[in-house]
Amino acid sequence: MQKKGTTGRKGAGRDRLPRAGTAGTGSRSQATRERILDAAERLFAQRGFYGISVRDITGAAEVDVALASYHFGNKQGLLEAVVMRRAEDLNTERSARLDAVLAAAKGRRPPKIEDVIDAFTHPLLDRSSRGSPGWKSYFALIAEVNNSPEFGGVLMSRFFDPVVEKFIDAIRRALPDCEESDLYWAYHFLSGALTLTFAETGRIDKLSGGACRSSDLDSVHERLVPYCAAGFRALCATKRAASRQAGTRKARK
Amino acid sequence: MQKKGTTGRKGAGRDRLPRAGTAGTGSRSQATRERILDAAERLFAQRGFYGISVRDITGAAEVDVALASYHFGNKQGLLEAVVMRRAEDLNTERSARLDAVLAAAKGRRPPKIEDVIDAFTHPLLDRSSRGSPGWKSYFALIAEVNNSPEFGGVLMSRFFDPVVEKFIDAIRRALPDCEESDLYWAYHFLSGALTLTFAETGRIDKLSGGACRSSDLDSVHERLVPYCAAGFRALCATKRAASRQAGTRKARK
DNA sequence: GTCTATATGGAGATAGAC
DNA sequence: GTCTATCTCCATATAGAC
Repeated sequence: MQKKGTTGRKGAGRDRLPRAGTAGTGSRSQATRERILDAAERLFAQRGFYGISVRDITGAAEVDVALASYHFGNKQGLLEAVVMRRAEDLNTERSARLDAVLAAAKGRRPPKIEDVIDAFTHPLLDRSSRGSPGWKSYFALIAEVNNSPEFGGVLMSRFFDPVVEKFIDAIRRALPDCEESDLYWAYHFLSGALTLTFAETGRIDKLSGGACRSSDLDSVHERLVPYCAAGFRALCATKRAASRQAGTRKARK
Repeated sequence: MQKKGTTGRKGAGRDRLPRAGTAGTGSRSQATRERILDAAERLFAQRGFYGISVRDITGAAEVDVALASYHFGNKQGLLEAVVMRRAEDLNTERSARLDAVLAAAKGRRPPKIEDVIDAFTHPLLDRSSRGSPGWKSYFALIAEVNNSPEFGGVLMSRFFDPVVEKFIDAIRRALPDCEESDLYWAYHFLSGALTLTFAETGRIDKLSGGACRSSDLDSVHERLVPYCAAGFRALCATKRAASRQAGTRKARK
């Protein structure tokens, strides 16, 4: 896809001799890893896991093909490393924000749903709008992974579900009477809306004739939060009423 | 991926001599096309466009490799044919249901948002739950296409946007004061939730510890409609109030 | 840690016989 | 319309030199 550059990286690395120790300890090695991860993130996001070869990635990263196997084992290991890298950062901030929301509402009253949702989604907004450009690729990739029958059920769960559980638990406190299945389905709808939105596929731009721009994430986030908050409330309110009726009916039988 | 069967199809076709005329006229030819489309739908849904070879597809369809090129030109032409085939059926029913909802509310009053959303989503529910099994593959594939930066903006628009415009127009009548950008964003959130849900990736099953089953589409549809209806109302109500304030402020300047 | 070289297999597409 | 045979190129992965 791209010829190796003649930027003298080979020479530039010569000041650093290989030392004894485990793989991936040296700073040169770390830099190589990051270059491969950056390229993989961008290219996987564009055409998916199977649409990109390891050679495409190492070519774009301007490192040798064999280094992908050396650092990540195989192609799937590379994908997982790409997903994991930023998931950790994301989970850390999501978790901290959820704690803050719960702490602010401490004991006295349930947290506001909008605040809980914001704690979960704002870290994405910050990073996509104002973080390094790799984040945009990352979110496009996550949307594909989330919607993939092959990877959706496994990779997403592995890297995101612990904090998702924490999020759902916070919603549970905000809507104490909500049924479990309603909570989870409402989360699922949020997940679909969120990943598609941050993927910025450009479809909405075309459909709306320019009234909406995928890239204007601040104004879409302003809408996503109340949309989903209202959805959560509607589901739980409806269900609560319905289940009370059902309970009454059942008791009578 | 699979060996060619020895089912005697070659002999069975011999009663039908090739006639003069355009390609794909004969019933044998039609059957071959359908077999290829069925296999492509199923396999593309499983591993995406690049994860499956034309040979995988024709092997599963038990037809010769070269027939894919003959009938569909190339691999991308095959993908487009897969998407188009069921899109037409879907669009027809969506359109008819939207007409019915609008007719029922004729002139006197705006249609109910829930009814409009149901007109748009119920055809998916019917087909996935009670249609031929190919529909489940189809919806999984659509979810991947919708979330793909490469195909999302083009294929989805091409095959679905005309009826989506009609849907949005019906919502516009239900919420006459809603701003255009709110309408389109709200649709986009619905689209993300809808495609992920009907993709049945299994993630929610694992996350919810069995409380939700991806495959139980009737009960998820019961929730999707009120969730999205509430989201539409919340967006438009909020925005209407905000824009009135803004208008006042602006007028004062 | 990095690179060269290569093993082994599969990819998409088409020309031309039937 | 269908099938055989083949062209040309690229895939992942690894062994072993440096």
